[in-house]
Amino acid sequence: MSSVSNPLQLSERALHFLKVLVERYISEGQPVGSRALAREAGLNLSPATIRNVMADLEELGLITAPHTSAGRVPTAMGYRLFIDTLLTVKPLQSNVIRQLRHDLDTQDTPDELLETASRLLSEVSHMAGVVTLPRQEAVSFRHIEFLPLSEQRILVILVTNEQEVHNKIIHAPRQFSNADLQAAANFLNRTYAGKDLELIRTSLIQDLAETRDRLSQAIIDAAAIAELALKDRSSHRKPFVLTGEINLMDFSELASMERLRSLFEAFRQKEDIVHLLDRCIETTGVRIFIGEESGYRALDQCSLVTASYTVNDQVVGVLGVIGPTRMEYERVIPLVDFTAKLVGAALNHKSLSPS
Amino acid sequence: MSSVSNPLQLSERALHFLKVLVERYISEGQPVGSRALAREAGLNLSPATIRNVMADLEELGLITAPHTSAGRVPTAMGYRLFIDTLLTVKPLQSNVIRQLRHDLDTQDTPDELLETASRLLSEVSHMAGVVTLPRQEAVSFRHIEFLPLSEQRILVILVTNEQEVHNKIIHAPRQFSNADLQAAANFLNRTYAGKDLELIRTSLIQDLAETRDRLSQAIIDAAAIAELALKDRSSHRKPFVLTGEINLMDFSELASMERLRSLFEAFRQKEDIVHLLDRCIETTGVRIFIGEESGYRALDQCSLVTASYTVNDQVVGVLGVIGPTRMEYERVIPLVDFTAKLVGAALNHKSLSPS
DNA sequence: TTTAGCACTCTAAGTGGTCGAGTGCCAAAA
DNA sequence: TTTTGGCACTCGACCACTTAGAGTGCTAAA
Repeated sequence: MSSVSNPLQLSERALHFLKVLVERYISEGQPVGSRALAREAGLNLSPATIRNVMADLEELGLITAPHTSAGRVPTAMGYRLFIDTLLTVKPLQSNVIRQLRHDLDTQDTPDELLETASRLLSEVSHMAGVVTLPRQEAVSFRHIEFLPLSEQRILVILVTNEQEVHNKIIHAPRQFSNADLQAAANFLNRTYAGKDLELIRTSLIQDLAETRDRLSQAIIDAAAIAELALKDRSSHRKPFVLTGEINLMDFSELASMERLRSLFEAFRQKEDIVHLLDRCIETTGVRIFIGEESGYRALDQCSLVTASYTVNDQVVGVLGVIGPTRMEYERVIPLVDFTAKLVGAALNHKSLSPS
Repeated sequence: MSSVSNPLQLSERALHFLKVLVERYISEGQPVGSRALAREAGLNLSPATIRNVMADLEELGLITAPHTSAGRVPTAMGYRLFIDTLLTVKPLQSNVIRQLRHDLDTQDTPDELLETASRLLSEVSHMAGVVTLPRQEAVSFRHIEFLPLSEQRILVILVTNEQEVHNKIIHAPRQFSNADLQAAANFLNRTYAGKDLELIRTSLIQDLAETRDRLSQAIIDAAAIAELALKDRSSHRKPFVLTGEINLMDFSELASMERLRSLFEAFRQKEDIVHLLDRCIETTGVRIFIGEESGYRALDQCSLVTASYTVNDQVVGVLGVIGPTRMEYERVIPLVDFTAKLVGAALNHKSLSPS
């Protein structure tokens, strides 16, 4: 994928140094100099030798020096190579595993589950956790209810996928009586229970067009109202759950107000984040955007570690952690990976034994 | 209320200086020195004279000097006196009035209304807007619906106050058939429509206790389920809507990470903010907490300007603006005041003509 | 290929000096 | 009695300068 991820041009030794340098930088947060690296790297080499190697690494764009006489810092490319080929992940601590299992297994509704997942991601990582709500191509109709409000306004309560409740207010073209509405709801509930919502919409339109005069007024009414009720659902749907943004204020690399402001602004607008998360949904497994790789200015100094989660082996959503580029990938990656598996499992469990 | 709000010990002139000083400090953000004040104050007095007066004001704790040779800055007490007795409010700009009117009049549901109000407050003030949801002693029952989920879990959909939809999942003590649930819902809807929710609860319990054996099984079931469904509502209710927190990052007086962190943490925890807002609900009209007056550390450098809003002349909620102590009170106060009136009117409108 | 040495660069931190804004106080003026 | 001018003083902001230390690249020798 990335152009340097094949280590052909680099000696084993150079890669080893890169690995040690990145690890050291991640843990200390200070540019790493040749002396420190010589000490750390184990091999008995003098700083001078290290300097030569570091010059090579710099030439390839894997590391960079903030200024002439500071040590080196990994670039996004450096992190990329590190993550793709050098990283040794650390297994999750057993108490973390236990907490994740426990907290994710005791949630009643999918919404609560995802909320909890986000919270856990941010608490364990001390960064920000993000979870997209599962997208669902097929939304099944379960139940509908119409309650008249003032004049021609009608409160619609729609239950989909067994247990998801949506409600909205529609403006009907004419006044309907209580009985009309009741009849319409009954008709819809009887006729369409369990069917796919999109199918219902299209067949409603069709039925209405084709057989208008052969149908009873009640059914025509039902169809008309339902059409209004079912159109542009989900436009109000929260696109993702984000938790622990405040944790990001603790990282010195994000400590400038300007930077932080634009980051939080991006969180609020949601749009860019959604786009980014959408790009992850195609990938199975863990996917990472490092710094500028995301393409969004606000995330320049941030990395995003995501994993998609599945229901019935179908990818339906993405979750992950947002933090500074300098994060402990070796801990965050397994955390995100494992959480995604648990969330998938929990959702599966619910959708497989609904009755 | 505050111990110095009677200006007895202070000459007219000293008060005038205080006023000019506060105004100047609010607009410039810099400590105000004697020369600047002499120029600004109109009266033809030399800086030396001003210095004497300022020394008095400082002695009373109304202003303070950040360091030996800076100008003076108002203290919380100084702001208090300024606001209570010296402030000349500026009327809202007509385009702002128009925008508030328009945006608040075109909201369908109370939730949207309050969301919009919060957004408007923050946008107009360039600070943070906050709105508490209306508390309602009397919640009227409108409609209930039970949908069976897996095993003994039941999805309850409850409509109150004409159009507010709540849903939750309850765990029933035993399995109920679809017909059981339908019957229970029908019974409740028929019997209790329009009644007060708390009354329903108590009468349910009573009925159940007193006349258990004379009632049909269906009704007992209905009561049992309803009891589960109605208990601890509102525990999940969002306590307030907060918008535009990010605006607060632009103020230099809040620019330290530590400060900002604790402020945002308070916003997230909500608890302290709720307490503070609760204290405002008793007051009719505008109420202001300046800096440390709130008693919460996180709000030390902040002021909160609130007004309660009413439905049927009953105070039901509070809204306001949170910003740095150094804010343009003369603009914020009328903004908050007017918004509260509009929100009250809009809610009134809805609750008076619901049918 | 590795290393020691060296000249060089850059930052961080500290020093000292100047400037300007502002103060408090006092004695003279009003 | 109030107001004012004058004066010595304080403090922060700014600038120039220095120093110490870390780290570099390059070269020549091992």
